Amino acid sequence: MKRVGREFFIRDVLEVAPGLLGKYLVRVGDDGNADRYLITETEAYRGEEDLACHARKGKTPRTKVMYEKGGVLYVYLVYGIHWMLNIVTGPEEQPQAALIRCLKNAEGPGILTKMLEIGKDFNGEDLAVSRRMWIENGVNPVPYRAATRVGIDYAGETWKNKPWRYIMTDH
DNA sequence: GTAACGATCCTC
DNA sequence: AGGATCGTTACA
Repeated sequence: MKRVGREFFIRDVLEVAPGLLGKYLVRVGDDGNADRYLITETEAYRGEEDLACHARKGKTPRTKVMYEKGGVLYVYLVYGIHWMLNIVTGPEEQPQAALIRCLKNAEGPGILTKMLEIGKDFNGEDLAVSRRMWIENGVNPVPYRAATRVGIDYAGETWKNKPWRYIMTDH
């Protein structure tokens, strides 16, 4: 029951994304109750050179939060319907983020943000200091397998085949 | 100004 | 297998 601090998120996304597995995402609702959810699946998006990453076209009003220091949330809308929850990683000016794809008892990245009532207003939220959301240590390290990322066919052979999707194997 | 495009999910 | 649905981006 201890909040994960800044130093955890400042590292490379390829260490942070798998490192999030087995940790807990804590959400404090408007009623003050804290709910804890086990993180079971993540994906890594790494820098402007990664053609699957939103920052591939440089800094824009939408992606500028990815350039902040690790620990900040990047929340955006896909397909005009679903909000995606990402945690920015790495040092400042290095656009990386870990997508939270699945929590235990949730069924997908769009569903979990609806369940946790996460929307645009969480964009830019800092997990190192926020009072309504943070990460807590759980059972680490945890067994997992790597797979290719989802929904990024446009990224080209090199990048769409990267095994940057991390899935907990025993839950 | 206008048009095209999704890091998804649900219903045929 | 395909449609929903709208903010962001690119281009004129």
